[in-house]
Amino acid sequence: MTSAVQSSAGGATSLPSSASISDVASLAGVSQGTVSNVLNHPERVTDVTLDRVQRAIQMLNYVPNGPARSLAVGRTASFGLVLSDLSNSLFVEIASGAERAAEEAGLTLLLANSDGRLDRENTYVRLFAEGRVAGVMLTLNDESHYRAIARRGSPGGPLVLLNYAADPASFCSAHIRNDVGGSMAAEHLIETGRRRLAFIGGPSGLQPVTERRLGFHRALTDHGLAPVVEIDPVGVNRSDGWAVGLRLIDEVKAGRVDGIFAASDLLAAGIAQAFAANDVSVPSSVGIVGYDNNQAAWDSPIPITTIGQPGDELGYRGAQLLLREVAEPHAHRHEQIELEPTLIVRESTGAAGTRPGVR
Amino acid sequence: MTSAVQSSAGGATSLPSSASISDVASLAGVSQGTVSNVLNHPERVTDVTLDRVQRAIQMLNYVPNGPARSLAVGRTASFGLVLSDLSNSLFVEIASGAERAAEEAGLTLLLANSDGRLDRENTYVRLFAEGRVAGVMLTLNDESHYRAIARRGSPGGPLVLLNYAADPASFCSAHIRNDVGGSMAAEHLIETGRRRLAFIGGPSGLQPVTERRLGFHRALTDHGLAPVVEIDPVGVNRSDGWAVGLRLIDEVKAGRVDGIFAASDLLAAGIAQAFAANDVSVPSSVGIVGYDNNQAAWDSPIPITTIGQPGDELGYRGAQLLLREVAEPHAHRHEQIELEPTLIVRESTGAAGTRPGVR
DNA sequence: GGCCTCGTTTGAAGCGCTTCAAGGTGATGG
DNA sequence: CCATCACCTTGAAGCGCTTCAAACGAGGCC
Repeated sequence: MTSAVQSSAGGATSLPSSASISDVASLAGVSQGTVSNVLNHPERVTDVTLDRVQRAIQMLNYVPNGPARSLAVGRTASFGLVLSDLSNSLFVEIASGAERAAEEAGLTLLLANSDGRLDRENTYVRLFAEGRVAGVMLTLNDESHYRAIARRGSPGGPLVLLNYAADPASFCSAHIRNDVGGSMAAEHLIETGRRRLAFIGGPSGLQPVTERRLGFHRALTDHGLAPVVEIDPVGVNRSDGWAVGLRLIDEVKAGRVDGIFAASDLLAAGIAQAFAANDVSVPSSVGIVGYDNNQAAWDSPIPITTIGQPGDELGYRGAQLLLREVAEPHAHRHEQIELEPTLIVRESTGAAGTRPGVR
Repeated sequence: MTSAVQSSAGGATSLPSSASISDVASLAGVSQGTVSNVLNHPERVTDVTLDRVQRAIQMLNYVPNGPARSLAVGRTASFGLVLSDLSNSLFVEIASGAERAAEEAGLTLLLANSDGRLDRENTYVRLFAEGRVAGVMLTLNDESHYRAIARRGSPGGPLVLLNYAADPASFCSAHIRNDVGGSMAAEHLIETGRRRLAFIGGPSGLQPVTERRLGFHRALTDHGLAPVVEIDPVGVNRSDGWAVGLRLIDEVKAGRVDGIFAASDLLAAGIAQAFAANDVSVPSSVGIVGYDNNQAAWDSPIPITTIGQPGDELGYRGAQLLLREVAEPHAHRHEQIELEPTLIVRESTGAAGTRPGVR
């Protein structure tokens, strides 16, 4: 926790750095327009001029003034992505997919973290819009936030909503069908012989959880079943799962519950851990399915069967949507892309041993 | 994988959105200057004028043009942070710490992901610089990249290096003492009775790993010991760990190795998993210490003792460094902040059972 | 040798905003 | 009743860049 202090003199430090294009121009003995051409249309310029100008640029450590350029041009070559939760790997995957799309299109991607807070979602969407980025993508999972955003409308440039099924009258959006994931989980538990199933959800208002529950119910109904237990913990983290697990021990031991679908892997991992600590054996007495294909599901003492979400593809397709809307701003028809999740079977529902290094 | 398509007409969609401050001014029947005052110095404006202007702003869905503003003002109210690896929780923590500092200072934080690639580090540092952000922070862990950046020097505004001990002649930087972490690991293994210790590193060129090795060696030397085995896997992931674990099984069974320090938690978790699958008992036959306090260490079947890094604080202090340099651009003396890691004892070295929900 | 053409360079306009000196207005005090 | 003052508002300059019509030169051709 100490700090060493030293002088800054002499290093490769920032020069005055206030050089403008006209400084470069006069140093190189050409006009501003020519310097601009060197920067943006080098093919229009003689080799010797090019050389002279570039030397001047070096000499002055000239950094073009982006705002001035954007002002003159009227747009920028980047777009923004506002993420709800950087600690959730789904969003990181979304970012990486979006980044791939951006790179392919020759754009750069600016990220911001809203931490799921509406005020910050607004701040950053607005900040990006004011920065005149080509467009903005926003991940969303709360219905009330959606309503707030929808009421406000699009902030200048195009806005694409990710991870939320938005009304195509208002926005392009891309999301992963959570109801399908829910019914996948149910079908899998039923297929592996379970009949007395529990649903562990989360705080209300989270669209994804609502949809997962819906799909789960639907699948059960199709089989003439109904959930035996439903619990909505206050959070969707490991400790919430641990608490839920403790509550379920008796039910499982008494044979009243033999399958559990938890709406997040952390939840599922917590439940599994509570069971392990209390002599409830997984998967023989009870099967567990999580959601998200987080590392947590993988790393759990008993690797947990889970529903994987194609986050990377979500980001990629979402970015494409945005790019298309940017390209054809007029007469654009908003689209709603739906992606499907995948069932990933592991030991918590009775799969043969899985091994690390294989995903 | 279907897409529903609908019209965009009628929703709360983007209006022409090309309204400028003068449109607002003429609609409200005031001058541009007044509109600008409404935006930036509302206290200078009569309530009735304020109201009239705000109404006009609403009506036109006016979004101030950021580039124009930055151009006029000469700076922006945000700064940039280029992260090497969004999937590593350390960097996410750094981001959140930096964000806290930004919020306190009334600035916004723009993120970008370099993915550890030098070209992207350069692209984004330059992009931020051109955007005339107040300053840029860059996480770095490769010496050759540092050399490239140092050669180029600072790109206009201040540049602070994170997670790398930079020469204070050139840059401010903040990092966490990896050598201290390495010796902590060694000391802990020795304290818990181990003497035949192995070091598992990683690809060369990674400054953090180099330093961890250094500290580890130093501590051993202090105790008159030397590492029994040193392995440098090609990567630092779980599968690399699994492979290393397999290689070590015989050594451990033969009693030639009784303590392992792995330079990453993923590595350690892989090793532990390989041991578990092959009847090598942890911690009784061998103790394992990881690094990073990742979720992986926590979630491992046998929770792994690890070295925690104060990533949040690193981001926070780094941002403060940057803010200070922004405030006093002249006669600024670069600082190098050093933070210390923490030993977190878990079962892999013999701690009593730990429980989820408690971190 | 004069004229036309083509490729290069110039110079000024203008992007949308902030700022600030100068102008207006109403209230206050003598 | 007029001078003074405080407070609002105006209008124009200027931030650094791109763009584009116009100027310029250097060949090439008749």
